[in-house]
Amino acid sequence: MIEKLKRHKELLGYAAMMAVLMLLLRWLEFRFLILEHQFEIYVTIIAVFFLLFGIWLANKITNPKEKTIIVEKEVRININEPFILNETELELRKISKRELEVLSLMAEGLSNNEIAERLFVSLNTVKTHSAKLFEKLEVKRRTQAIETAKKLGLLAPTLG
Amino acid sequence: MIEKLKRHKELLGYAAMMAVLMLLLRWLEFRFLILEHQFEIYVTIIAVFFLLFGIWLANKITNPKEKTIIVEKEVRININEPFILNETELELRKISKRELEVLSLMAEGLSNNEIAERLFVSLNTVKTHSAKLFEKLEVKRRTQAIETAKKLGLLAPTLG
DNA sequence: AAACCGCTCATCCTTTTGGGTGATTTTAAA
DNA sequence: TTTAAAATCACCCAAAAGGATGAGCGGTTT
Repeated sequence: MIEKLKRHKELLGYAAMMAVLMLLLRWLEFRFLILEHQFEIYVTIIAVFFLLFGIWLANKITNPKEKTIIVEKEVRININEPFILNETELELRKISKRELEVLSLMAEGLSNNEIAERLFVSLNTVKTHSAKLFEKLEVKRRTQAIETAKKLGLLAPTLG
Repeated sequence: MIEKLKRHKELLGYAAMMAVLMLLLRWLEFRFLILEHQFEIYVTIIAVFFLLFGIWLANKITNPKEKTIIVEKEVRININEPFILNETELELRKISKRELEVLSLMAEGLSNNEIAERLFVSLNTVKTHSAKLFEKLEVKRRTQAIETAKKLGLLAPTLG
């Protein structure tokens, strides 16, 4: 709202400026046709005017750049409540279903080989998935991945 | 980097444009001094040029407008009773303090080497401890050890 | 003193895990 | 339809983890 008014104000300002300019030019044309530096002045005015107009136009056109600020909000949760998967975090880190599947089997303590057998894929595939997971979770080892994942709410906590 | 190149490209473009304009104007001045619409053309060219220049200038000058998006990130907090170590299980499995120490560092995702540094012992020592732990917990891998330990109440559960 | 235990460390060897890269295929979205 | 992302697999190499075994040291218990 205020933004719009400001822009309108600017616009009106420029319009008024233009009107004044026109009058000024007419006046120059008919009154002092043979003024010594008339041409230079005229050109300068035009230049300055369009320069300002260009600046204004650019400001109008430019799309504002977005900056995201993540604010952590504490939420108290009872242990006994069922685990709720944090899908926001999943999307944020672009973790696929398959990767999450591997992650969860990892957390159960399975080796890559066992995971491969469980999912009917090759060992190499499991490795690829785990490598991507480590990148996305910003960790170096599977144990860290499990820790981090639980903290982020991607895996259910292990309760005795 | 790409941004900078783009800007440079633009800059060079404008420079070239200006040079062409100068030549054009000279040409107009000396060759067709009495051309019918010379003045209007000249002014138009000046106007267009400064309009573009203004746009370019504005883009250069304007500090990027930041639009802040606040994303609330839920952080799970456990208000339940603090973790109670299951000492019975500890005694039953004859797990020593040192072993438990290693186990807990393991659960934090540390490598054997990092654990060794943390405890001021050699890598081999850590390996020995972990090997004994695996025996006592009846597991094969550290990930399983962590899982089992949490289930037995030897380690605090990881809560988001 | 002998036996035992926890802690320490070593060596040798194998398996597992992880990093990097590249390729193909399937699937989903624009 | 073109593009983009996911999922699949391979190969190579390096680092970490694990298994097996032996051994020394400082305590406590008997």
